Amino acid sequence: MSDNRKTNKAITLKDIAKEVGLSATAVSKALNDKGGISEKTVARVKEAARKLNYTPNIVAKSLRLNRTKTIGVIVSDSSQSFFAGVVKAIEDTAAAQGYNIILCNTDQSYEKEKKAVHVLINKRIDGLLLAASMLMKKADISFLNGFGIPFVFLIRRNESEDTDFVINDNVLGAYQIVSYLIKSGSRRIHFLNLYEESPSGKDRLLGYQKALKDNDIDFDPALVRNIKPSIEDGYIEMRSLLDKGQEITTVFCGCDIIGIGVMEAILEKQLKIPENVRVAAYDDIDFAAYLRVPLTTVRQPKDMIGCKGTELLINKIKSGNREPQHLILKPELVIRQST
Amino acid sequence: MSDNRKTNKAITLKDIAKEVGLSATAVSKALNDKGGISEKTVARVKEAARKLNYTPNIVAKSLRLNRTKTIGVIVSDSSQSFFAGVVKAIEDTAAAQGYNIILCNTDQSYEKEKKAVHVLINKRIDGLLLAASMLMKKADISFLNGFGIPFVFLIRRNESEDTDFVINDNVLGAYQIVSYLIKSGSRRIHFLNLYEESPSGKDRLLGYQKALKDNDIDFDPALVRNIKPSIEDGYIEMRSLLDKGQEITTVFCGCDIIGIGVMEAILEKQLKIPENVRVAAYDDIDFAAYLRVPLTTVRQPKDMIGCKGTELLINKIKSGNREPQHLILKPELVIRQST
DNA sequence: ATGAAAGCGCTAACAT
DNA sequence: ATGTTAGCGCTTTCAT
Repeated sequence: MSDNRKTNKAITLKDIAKEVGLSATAVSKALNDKGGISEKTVARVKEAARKLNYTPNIVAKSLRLNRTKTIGVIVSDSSQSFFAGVVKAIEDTAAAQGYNIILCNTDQSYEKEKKAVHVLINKRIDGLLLAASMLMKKADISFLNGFGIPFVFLIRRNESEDTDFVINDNVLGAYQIVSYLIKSGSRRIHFLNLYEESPSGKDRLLGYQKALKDNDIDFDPALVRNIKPSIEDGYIEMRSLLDKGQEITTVFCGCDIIGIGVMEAILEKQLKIPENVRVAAYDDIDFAAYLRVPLTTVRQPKDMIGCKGTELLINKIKSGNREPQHLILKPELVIRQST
Repeated sequence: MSDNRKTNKAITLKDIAKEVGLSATAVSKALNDKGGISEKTVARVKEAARKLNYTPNIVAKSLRLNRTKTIGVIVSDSSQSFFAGVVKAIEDTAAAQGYNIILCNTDQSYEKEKKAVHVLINKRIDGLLLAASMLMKKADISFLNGFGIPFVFLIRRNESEDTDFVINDNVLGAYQIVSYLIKSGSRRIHFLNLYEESPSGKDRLLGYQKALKDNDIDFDPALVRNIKPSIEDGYIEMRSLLDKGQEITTVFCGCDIIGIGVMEAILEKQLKIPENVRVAAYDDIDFAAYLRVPLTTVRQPKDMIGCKGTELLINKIKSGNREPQHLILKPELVIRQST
């Protein structure tokens, strides 16, 4: 074992150069197949590198080349089933192209998200993926543009049209599931939507309204509520609706998580799903099929969102192309027992 | 807007130095509060940095200081509910201490995991967290030790005692839940355990056996199966057991995911849980309370595992201390309707 | 085909 | 209190 191994100091180009009696430059060229080095020498160099257990210092390389082969991923909460799936798809796609990801959680905090952007910029990421970002206003886009690296929004589209994003077609998804509910007998459909500012929520409302209209049902704003996407808020809202003694036959939830809370509240009242109340939702999280009552929902293609978003970003990194692109993926209606 | 902004070239210490008429060294000292610079100058420098929108180049800093403030996180599948929770806790804890995480998935592939280690080492991570790693043999530990950075195993303990790990007490957890099952009336308890090589599975088997023994029940190896931790494998195994017409009254599953498949198989046969078959499991994933039948299980403190593991690692990074530490956290029995 | 020199941006050691 | 020099490990130019 060489001295370097013993002292745990990493092997450098210089060490290899000394070993084979060449310059560091030549070794670099040989190792990276840059040409201008005889085949025999290249072989010798590579053999020496292997023998010495050389690990290139990517930090030095990054400094020199001004790129890190690292992309930043900002997400509100990577532990949530849906986001976790998107992140996995991102990591898989990035790894396949030789990129690593630095993951940052924001817990839905605008301030935390801006701080995360700064940290990632300081680490000189080559590009940035923002999943369900809070940076949605024009000023936020300027903020992001100021750093001169490409960025792509995922899941949640942005106000300004001149940014890249990959989302599912929320209007279509809501339209599909509400149309299905109507065709299968529901006419009075409560809608526990995402909170009001959510672009996805807005789009889902459009789809809901369009489906009503196409079926000659008047839109009743009293049936729509905006709540936070949590089990607890779904539960509380549904309980309060039931306690009011209103006639409730069908509930469309802004997301599966809300749907879980809604179902809990319904079952707690000894009501049956779907016999007394039909429940539908949005997202198709991993466990949707194994819940108290298997949940009818709209599947967002989370793998596709992560994969396509990453490919789009890496493309922009490599090409320098700044033309904004919008990918709007098709959702899929998944009918299960809750309706 | 300065030329630098226009051309999108990042501001450097030199730029600030020029702006305030000092050397780059002085600026560095001022910005990092290293002392030896007058208060007035420090203020001037910081003001200039703010004005120029300076973002320190962490890559250069890393190269110079030989540390990246980045830790590598290797996990088999970050999209799985349980791991996603651990990763979230890791990220939170790391961020609070000024560290970022690079996340790598291995999909349970030994080769992929080794490759991930190499990639992370090349990126000069300061330390490594391995969740449910496949690198468990002595040779694997030598491999990891060869890189000279601290590493901590999470969830799954390692064969060699001279490595750091943070796990839950699998013997105790299994003992608790099996004891509970016995005390509440079960005597013949099927055990669909994790696959045979799993150290966690081995420990859970020990706990299972100890509980039987303490209650004067003979251990029957025929009741134990080792299967893969997937919904499908749980379903298939349970169906095959039921099809054999054996008398099955209680099933303890190696993890909640298996439990989901098991419950599906039982319900499909028109059997009732827990009236006909009682089902218990291990992990307490996020949705355990909202499954077809709310699941009795053992809660692994996933937040604690992520948090404590990260703290331990960062401690070792900072202190250089190489004494191996073992954290064995207490699990918690969670009784729900499935038993 | 190979090497010397320069420099990416930063900071530590050593002047002054 | 501030500046000069050197160097982290790498690659790119420009020589030879």
